[in-house]
Amino acid sequence: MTDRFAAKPLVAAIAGPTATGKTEAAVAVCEALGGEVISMDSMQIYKRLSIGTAKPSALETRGIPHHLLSFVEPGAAYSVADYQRDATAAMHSVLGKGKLPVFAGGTGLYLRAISHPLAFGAAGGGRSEARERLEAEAAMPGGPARLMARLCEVDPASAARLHGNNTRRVIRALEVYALTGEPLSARQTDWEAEPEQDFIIFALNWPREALYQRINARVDRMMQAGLVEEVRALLTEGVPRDSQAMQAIGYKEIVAMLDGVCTREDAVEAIKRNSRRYAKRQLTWFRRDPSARWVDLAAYEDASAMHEDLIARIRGYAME
RNA sequence: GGAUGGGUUCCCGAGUGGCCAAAGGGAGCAGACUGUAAAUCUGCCGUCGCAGACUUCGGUGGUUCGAAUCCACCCCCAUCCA
Repeated sequence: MTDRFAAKPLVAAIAGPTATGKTEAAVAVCEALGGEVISMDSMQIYKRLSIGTAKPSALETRGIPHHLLSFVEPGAAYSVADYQRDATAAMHSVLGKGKLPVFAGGTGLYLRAISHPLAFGAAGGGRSEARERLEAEAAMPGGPARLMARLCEVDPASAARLHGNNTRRVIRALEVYALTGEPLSARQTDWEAEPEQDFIIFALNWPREALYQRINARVDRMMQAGLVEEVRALLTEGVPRDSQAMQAIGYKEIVAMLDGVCTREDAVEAIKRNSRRYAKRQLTWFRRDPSARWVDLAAYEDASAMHEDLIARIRGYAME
């Protein structure tokens, strides 16, 4: 029994790479412990992006309330800071009902934004005029190098951390400076901040080969379920090709196919490959979090055995 | 049986006497990540390693100071002729 935790409300998070079974596990945990799911997924936030994002269906949610799913228009922008605000509100609402918030999803930065209270400053998200200007500049020959040179003067700390080729980040750093008159690095000091809740974080994982097989199989299922039609409908309703939602894996590749840039077969292969790479990046992200409790799914008889174990571990943790 | 074009590192594919462990791409592995994060970016990628060394380019033998690259024979593949 530690006093340090006694005063803090318990919050669970089920993370891990794509296609591991997080959604199912979260529902099972909620059913057993009286919880509600808060999605931690940067693409399931969008309305009408269902098949390609593997958004849980009404059947799969089994009556458990799910927050932060399908509430943003596909053409709209959404940022980590938005997520932090919305997720924090959802978490407090669930806690207010005396229930257990169960975060579920694979977006590492989103988890970080709530499990460590990153303080996003006043430099607004979305498209600023400053950003437009910087992007135009980056598109010119030698532009990226010039932007980097300017960042060196204005914010040497950020310049040192950023690779010159990572133009998007260089632009963001310059944008923050332009908007606030303060270097981005000055506010990036809260990476290790302590949350007001007590988080128990699980990272689900399969052996690499099994993971890749699951990913490949899931992509095939998405195609059968009508992913192409879903994407076509989004384009028809006027969702811009360069919107955030259309950058999602499974969408950008189908758009290319519909534009005649590649064949259907090529598109499917690209979706599988990009999903595999994405899963690797997710693994890298969660490996860096020392508080993550890894769950090797190959070690269990079946999914429900794993669910029982998660439930038991959360119960045990709450008892400490 | 004859003619021609080919067999290159996990895959595709460049290379045609030294600057080649061998372009480029793919796949894979590892990492970064603070308001686009399913995004963006970086490194590795024959073996051992610090330098450097060692083994590779269908097989065997040759020419040469030196060959993946030239010659001979053999094996396999593709297309065409019979």
